[in-house]
Amino acid sequence: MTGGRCWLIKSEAEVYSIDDLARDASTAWTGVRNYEARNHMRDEMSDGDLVLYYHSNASPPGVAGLARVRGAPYPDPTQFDPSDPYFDPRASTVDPRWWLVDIEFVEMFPRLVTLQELRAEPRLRDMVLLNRMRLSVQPVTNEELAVVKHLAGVGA
DNA sequence: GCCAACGTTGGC
DNA sequence: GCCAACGTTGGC
Repeated sequence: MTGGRCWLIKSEAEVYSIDDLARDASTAWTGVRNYEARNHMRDEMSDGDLVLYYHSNASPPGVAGLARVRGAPYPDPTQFDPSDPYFDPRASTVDPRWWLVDIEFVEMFPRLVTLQELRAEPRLRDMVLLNRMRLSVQPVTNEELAVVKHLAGVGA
């Protein structure tokens, strides 16, 4: 059975798109350096939680498909690697600062659900995506997930 | 490429 | 602990 909560994660399509995730089957969601996003991953995500996969900085931006949290949160290894762009000298293995989860590919939507469509849908008016900028890991309600899937033409 | 929004840093 | 400067996100 799947976990209880739903999420949305943003990825720049040119950096790591849902096609990349489909190819890799799953990936460690490294490089998140925002405390609120980290807290969601570290404290609230559970194995099996469904995740909307959003392409930011794309033309047009929108939700491209569905993914899933796999396993439990663990420290982001890139924070400990001095040669990595996400290296954080303030972090230590005994006191990790940044946490992540593994994200597993579920499905590509038959069509992109654009930001414009999301904005136009009254049932999505409270979606975090539409009310908060710059949060790359954010909660989504079960109803919002269902509405987005419906817009994508995916059966519930 | 522009630039508004806004999270983070660091001086005080 | 305030807040100005700075850097980044992300739509357009």
